[in-house]
Amino acid sequence: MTELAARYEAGSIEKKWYKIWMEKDYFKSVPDDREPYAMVIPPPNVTGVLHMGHMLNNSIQDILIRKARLDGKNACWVPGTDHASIATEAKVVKWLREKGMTKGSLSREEFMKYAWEWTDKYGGIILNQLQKLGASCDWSRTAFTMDEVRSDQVINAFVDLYNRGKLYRGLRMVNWDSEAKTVLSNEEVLYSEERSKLYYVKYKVEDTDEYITIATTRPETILADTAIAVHPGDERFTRFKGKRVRVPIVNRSVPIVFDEYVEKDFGTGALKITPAHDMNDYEIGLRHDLEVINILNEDATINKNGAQYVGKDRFETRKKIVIDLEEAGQLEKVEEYTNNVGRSERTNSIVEPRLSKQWYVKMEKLAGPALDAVMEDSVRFFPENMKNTYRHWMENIRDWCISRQLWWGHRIPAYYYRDEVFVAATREEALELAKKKLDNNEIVASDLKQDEDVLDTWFSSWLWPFSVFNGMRSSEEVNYYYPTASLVTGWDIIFLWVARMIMAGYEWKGERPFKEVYFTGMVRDKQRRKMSKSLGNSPDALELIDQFGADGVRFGLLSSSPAGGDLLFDEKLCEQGRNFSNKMWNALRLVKGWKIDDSSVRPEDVEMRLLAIRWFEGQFYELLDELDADFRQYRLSDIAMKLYNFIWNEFCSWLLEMVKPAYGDPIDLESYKLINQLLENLMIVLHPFMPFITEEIYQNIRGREEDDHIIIAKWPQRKESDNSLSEGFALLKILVTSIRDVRNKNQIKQKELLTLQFMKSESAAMMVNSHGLKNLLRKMGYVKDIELVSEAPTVPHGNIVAQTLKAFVLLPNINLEEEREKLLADLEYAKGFVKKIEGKLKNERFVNNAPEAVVEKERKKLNDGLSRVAMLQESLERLG
RNA sequence: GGGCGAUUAACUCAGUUGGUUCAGAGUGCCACCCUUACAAGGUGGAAGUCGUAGGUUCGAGUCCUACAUCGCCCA
Repeated sequence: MTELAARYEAGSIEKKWYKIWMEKDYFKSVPDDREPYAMVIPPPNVTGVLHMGHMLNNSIQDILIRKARLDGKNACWVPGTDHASIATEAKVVKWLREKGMTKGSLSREEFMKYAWEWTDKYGGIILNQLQKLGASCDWSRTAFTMDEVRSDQVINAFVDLYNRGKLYRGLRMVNWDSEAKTVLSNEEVLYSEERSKLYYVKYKVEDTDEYITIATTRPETILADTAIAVHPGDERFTRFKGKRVRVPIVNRSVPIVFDEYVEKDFGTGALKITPAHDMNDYEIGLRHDLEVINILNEDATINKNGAQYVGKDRFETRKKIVIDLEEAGQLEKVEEYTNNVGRSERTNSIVEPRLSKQWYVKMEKLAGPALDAVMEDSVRFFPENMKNTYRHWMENIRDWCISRQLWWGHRIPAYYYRDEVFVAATREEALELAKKKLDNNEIVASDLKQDEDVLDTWFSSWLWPFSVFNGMRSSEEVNYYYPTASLVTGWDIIFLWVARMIMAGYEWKGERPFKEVYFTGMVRDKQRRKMSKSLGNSPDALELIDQFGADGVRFGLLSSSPAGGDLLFDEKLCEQGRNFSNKMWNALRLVKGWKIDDSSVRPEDVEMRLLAIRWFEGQFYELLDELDADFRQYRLSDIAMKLYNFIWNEFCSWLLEMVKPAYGDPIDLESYKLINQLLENLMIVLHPFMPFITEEIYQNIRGREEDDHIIIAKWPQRKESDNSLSEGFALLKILVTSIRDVRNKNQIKQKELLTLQFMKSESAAMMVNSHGLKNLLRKMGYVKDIELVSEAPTVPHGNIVAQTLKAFVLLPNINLEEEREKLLADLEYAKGFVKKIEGKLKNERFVNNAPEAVVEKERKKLNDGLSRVAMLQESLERLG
């Protein structure tokens, strides 16, 4: 027995192998003449720490890249992080505050210095954590969206788009975070039901004694009203056509407009219109050519247009204005109301619609080829139904607002000189453009004012599949690695990221960025809640790895994570993975413990072993075929479970038990070698899922050359195999299980030797004539004699009906009740089966229309079923 | 309001081209067992009217329609 611990200890072994793999540069990829398999990591936020979602996502990527490596491809997985403008800036601001500084007290340059300091110090923790998970990224390629190479390409992309007329600056209603003082994308606004109040306010109709009452949840915006709108078909208001009303408080005269948008049944049927502070009102304003009055500053205090409320906060103003309206007698009533309020994902402050000049990407032209690519499967989606979602979004695409009012990020390369804008990678180039355009050589660099805003972080990540290869500037690597093979990401960023990468791919490379996209589900807790920091329902990723090993966690995550389907995480899954490791470890211990000695083994044992091994090989090759198909379809959890079952049941419980020599006895060399080879192959196919333990076992199976590691082994190839054995072994397994059941039911020890009798039949002959099968049955069933008989025994016995084989297990005594129950249950099942098939065969249309092969099969099934019924009945009758 | 998806064992999910003893797996549960690789284990077992109602078909868990319930995305 070699010195192997009885329990598998993941921790130290995982550390050991990761270090060796790194030292050997196995993760590193350089272009060569092999087929490339490239993958780019969905860059986690530089502020990120490893959570369950990352673990799932990156385990999957690691599986794919390790499989590609085993397939002999040039596997290249590029890691990196993105700079996450808003999130990082928020962290930096907080950090500065702890140091007693405010963003406002710093210049932009000073702030950026601190931001980089923060990033260098705290950023990128997550990449180290990924190593613990076993991620086999080419770390020498680690990229950051704000490093020099990437930044250069981002700026280039902006300039390029501008020059091609695909960028514009537009006045748009945007989601404004008044705390972070930045624009938010729709995706960064979280909506939820909140309790608020609905205020009914009376507007006096000019030249009449009448009032029109409107309902609003935001009375402070009355200051910015420039119209009242009603539905054109609403008879209550037709008499006001052409009239104007007076806005309360500010006493402004504004028109009454008629617009289909107004819902007659909502509130009072009349709507106040505030184009500067509401998305829909803005649209109505455009249609009716209304004045736009903005009353808010960047920080959501009231600006100079806000009469006596100037300088006050928006919510303070709301309170004050309600009092003032009441005093003026213009507040009719106040109702409790629940509405959908949008808050900033980052600051939680209520999002303010705000008119602002922003940079936009014109999306319509970009979307065309990107939509086609997915619809025609140039870029294949897994699961396929994501295509529908994608199409829906692409067909209704809106222009992309890419400016953000932040400092941390790529500063927009647009330079202003009076009313003109010049877009160029550098100030100097912009200056040249300005001089030329304005025909004025007097302009100097400092006359140009660079745009204060930075670009949306996604504007860097959409270039990722080629920017990591410096693909916009150089073609050397991109020609080899691009398009990448697969992309693994969550479906929640299909629009934010995936769609845009496809667009960028066609825009700049004229080619898809990846061939296949695998969308993972979300990791949720057992109550189906999304795992999140705020809920505190997410286990600590690193602690899990400590507890169950990275292999165990990876297996746990993968074993129950169908494509696109959510994963309901349960620690039990990881425990199962850990136990699986231990099981394999002990299989290794068993095999390693065998002594080899060809001189003292019995030939019939060798024959028996070789037969079992031949059978197992056949099963293994069939498994390989299934795995191939599953990999092509990204059915990774199926693969994980198939390997689990195959190794645990077929290999450990059946094969090893079949070939295992008696305690202290040696094994023959040939069987030993073949079994080791099988174990080795099993480790190779499992390696992508559980990289560490498979390497450890691989190394322990036999001595290895210096550079022989499983990570770079060859995926096993299918060979010719003997399928004729599967029938006999299937029957063997049923017989063994049935014998064990008979023992269980009659309290007979598993190892007490019994006599088995077969009623003469074809299948009985098959079992008995093969020495190998017969000996295996003896060994596995602890059977001393196997006899062929033509009549049931008269001594106590248990009845077995296996397929069409009838057998008797001779017993010292028998529990007749149990026996009868079991036979009755079996009989009932068999009868039901027969009835169903008889029904089919009696149906002439079936017999006439179904393919002959199908009918033939049914006939065979019927015959088998009938003989089973007969055998069971006979046994029952004998019981009396 | 528009769209997508789901409903199979106590739980979580497979079920690929409609046809094999097809009704499966894992977990959990029950019984027995510290048997010489493994109690992080072994052996055996019980457990489902495939959401409901129709339809197509020789044949439906699988295809179609409607309904119910739930979930998600977009507006």
